Amino acid sequence: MQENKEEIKRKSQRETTASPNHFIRKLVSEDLKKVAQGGHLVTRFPPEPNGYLHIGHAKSICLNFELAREFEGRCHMRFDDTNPSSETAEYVSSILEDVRWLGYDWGEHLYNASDQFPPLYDLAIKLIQLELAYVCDLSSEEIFQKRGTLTEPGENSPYRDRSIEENLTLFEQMKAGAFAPGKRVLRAKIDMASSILPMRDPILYRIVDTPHHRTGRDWSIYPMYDFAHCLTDALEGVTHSFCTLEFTDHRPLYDWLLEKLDFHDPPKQTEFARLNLSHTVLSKRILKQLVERGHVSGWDDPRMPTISGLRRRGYTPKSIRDFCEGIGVAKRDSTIQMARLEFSVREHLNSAAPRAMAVLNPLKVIITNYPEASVEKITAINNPEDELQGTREVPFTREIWIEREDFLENPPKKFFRLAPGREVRLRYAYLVTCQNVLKNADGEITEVHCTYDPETRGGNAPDGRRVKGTIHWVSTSHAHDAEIRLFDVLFNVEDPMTSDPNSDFTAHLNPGSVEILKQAKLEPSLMESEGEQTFQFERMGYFIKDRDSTAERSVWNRTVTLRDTWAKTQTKAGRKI
RNA sequence: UGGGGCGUCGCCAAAUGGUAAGGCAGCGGCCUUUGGAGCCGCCAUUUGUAGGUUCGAGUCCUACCGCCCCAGCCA
Repeated sequence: MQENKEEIKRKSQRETTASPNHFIRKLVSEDLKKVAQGGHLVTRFPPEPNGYLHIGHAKSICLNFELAREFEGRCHMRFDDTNPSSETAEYVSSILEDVRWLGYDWGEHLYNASDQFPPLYDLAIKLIQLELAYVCDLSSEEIFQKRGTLTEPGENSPYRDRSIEENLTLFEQMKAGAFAPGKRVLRAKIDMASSILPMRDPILYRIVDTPHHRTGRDWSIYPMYDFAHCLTDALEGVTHSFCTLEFTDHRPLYDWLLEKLDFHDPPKQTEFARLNLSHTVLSKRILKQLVERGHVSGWDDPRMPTISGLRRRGYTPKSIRDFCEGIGVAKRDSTIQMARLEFSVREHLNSAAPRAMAVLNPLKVIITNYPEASVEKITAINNPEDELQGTREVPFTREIWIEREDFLENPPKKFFRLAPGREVRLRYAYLVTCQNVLKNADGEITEVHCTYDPETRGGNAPDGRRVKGTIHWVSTSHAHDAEIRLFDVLFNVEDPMTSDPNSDFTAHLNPGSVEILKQAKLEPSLMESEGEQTFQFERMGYFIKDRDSTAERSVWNRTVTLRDTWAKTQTKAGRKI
């Protein structure tokens, strides 16, 4: 009974931590209360299809979809595809796949800003008729010059007071493709002296002659973000429009357009701080450069902070969702440490990942008193954290591979793995004692000879003697060769973009971000692995089979290491084994 | 030096004006057939600074300091 209470207390505490009542959740909750009846929440995730999604987008995806689920509303998936010159159908499909993989379903609510081009055009005409928009013939340089500066007001365009009729005709001609790109734009007539730059007669439509991935050549004019975003939000019936801090200055324009175009119950924009992660970069532009310049193998390189990269790395959707929920939502600029992301994936994988034994850097061990032809089936637990995952049989023989770092001829204090004369436990199998070491001409250890205690099958000594060290192993005659890729941070500084303003960010690229081991030995059960299953290789970390695997040879990516207090101790002692 | 946003522990992040939650990291210890996991304990006399109001201030007022964003026909 007492135990139960404590357990309940612990659980509720955990839940409280996992669901912080951040300011957006509170705001939604309050807003929904205000609307007398039927107040419901409609959010949206509105990416531009001009790159792959990264962990920063995941924060927004989780925010919008989780809030919708929590308040029994809905979340729209919408492509902000108003700029055909940088958008492609390939990006569209990668984005849909990533959002789906993260575990979210937009149901029927898949939209495109481009679907709204006709009504958007009509709304622009309405604005012209309201004398709140005009066609401007100034060149982009002239517009720039007349915009003023941060401290000085701008000046009115000489085309600002054209008649409604002239504006209508010109705008129609723009749409008809009568002018070259850059020749004319449609502008809102607001205030060239506004201290809010986006309010200085912002451009609403521009001429673009690149074909659009969805509408082809149907249009020669395209709406700008500021015009399209608020209106598509309103047209879709979105109630809450969450975006990052840099759009704060655009909110007056967002509200202005909605008000002038007479939308009732307009959507409300609220800004929150975007995610920054240490030791990497979360900018589509920079990520694209890493891909194009060949610093990584692609958008889904396991070192990339992209959703597809994390997926290939072995991260689970749940671990990413938990991460996003756990870091909170606020307005202050912040950078989450990579260790926090790693914590999330370890936490999930610890309970979910099946265990297996794999030797990354093999060293041969011969158990001299073990019968040569014998093959024993050793029972191993698949996941000590989850009984339901059951057990499996692992073949044990006279010759096995152990981890090279698990044997030391001259062990330091507190090293309780194998060493001359020392006894260790072979995980789930037997206690063995090192009797002898063989070396090659260079003095490298090539073979370790041990004897085993036949009375210790399973790993326990009948006489009750205690053995501190347990190491993992793989039978040499049953082992499968594999290539293993170990990853480290892509950049060796916390913030690659500002650590050294004088150098290119590529100067901070970590030359050791990937290490390839080609001699790894895997226990046979791993060969049956199919699909995206991340395993824990006991004592070594979490690993997932990469798509580069072939029928003959598998390739595995290390997702993350296990917490390693021994390594930490060694580092502190300034020693390396 | 125009406007906007923001300053609470190394990193995140809570706190109707009522006496600074929690997580990550770190550090000690227990336990352990993964040096994993788990468990226990420690880790902000103080909220950018300086004043003020108040019985009482992270919360209110004033001034100052610092960081971020805005001058794309990008989003």
